[in-house]
Amino acid sequence: MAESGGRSGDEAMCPYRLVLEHVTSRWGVLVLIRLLERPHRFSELRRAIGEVRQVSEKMLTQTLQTLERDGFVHRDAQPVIPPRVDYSLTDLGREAAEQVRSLALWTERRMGEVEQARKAYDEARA
Amino acid sequence: MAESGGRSGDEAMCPYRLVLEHVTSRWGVLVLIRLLERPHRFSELRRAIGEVRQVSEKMLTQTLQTLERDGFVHRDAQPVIPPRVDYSLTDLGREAAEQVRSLALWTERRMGEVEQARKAYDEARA
DNA sequence: CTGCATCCTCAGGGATACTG
DNA sequence: CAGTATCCCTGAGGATGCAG
Repeated sequence: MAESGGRSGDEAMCPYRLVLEHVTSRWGVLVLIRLLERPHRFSELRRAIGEVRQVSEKMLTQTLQTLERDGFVHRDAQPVIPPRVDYSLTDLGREAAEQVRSLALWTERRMGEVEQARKAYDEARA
Repeated sequence: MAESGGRSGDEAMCPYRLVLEHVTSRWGVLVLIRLLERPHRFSELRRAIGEVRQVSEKMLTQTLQTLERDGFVHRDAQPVIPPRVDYSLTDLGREAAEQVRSLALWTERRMGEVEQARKAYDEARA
């Protein structure tokens, strides 16, 4: 969201818009798409996302917590040493993730048209 | 997008993710949904969005410019005084907007489950 | 390994004033 | 009315260090 998982300054708007911002946030999108594929451990998820765009440990934690709190992500912490935590999608999360992924795929498919539009736009002012 | 229409610091990632962030950005979402309904003039759009969450003139301009450059929004500036500018969706923009709206509506429908999940989450640590 | 806490930077974005 | 230009501040988010 304009924000990722932050919970600040969120009081002055309709509640569902907040959830939407969590889901469509920079890191939220990537997390949901990755988890749609299969469950991931924390650092596994971090590496997987890193292929696209590096995410800090802090932001990943924050994003996962927000998505967990909203009921999209299930967190399974095993009490072993060293710690092992697996993240997966809930049914609700899967529904959200599928829509997000479909939007992402659509965008990818349409990149040609977007780049063409940009070229036209940029040339029209030179 | 964590960002709205800004074009800064955008170089270090795959291009389609940028477009996705434009579309799912705080103001991008609201603009697209409003324009899906019908074309709007600038300040008309600003008022319409203001019902949900106040947007500054600057951010609305920036968002519209980004969406226009990406080929989602069509800008029709009439050379009259006082100026009159109408914004509408292109075919590409309509496709994007429909997906965004459907995600927004889904979120709205699921708010009950989200709030329930939050309650459970919050209670589990008190 | 998985987190939480702290500090710090920088850019997203609001407020204001000015132009055509 | 529809922008453009400036200034300024908050907070998203990275870096680092520590704990379980």
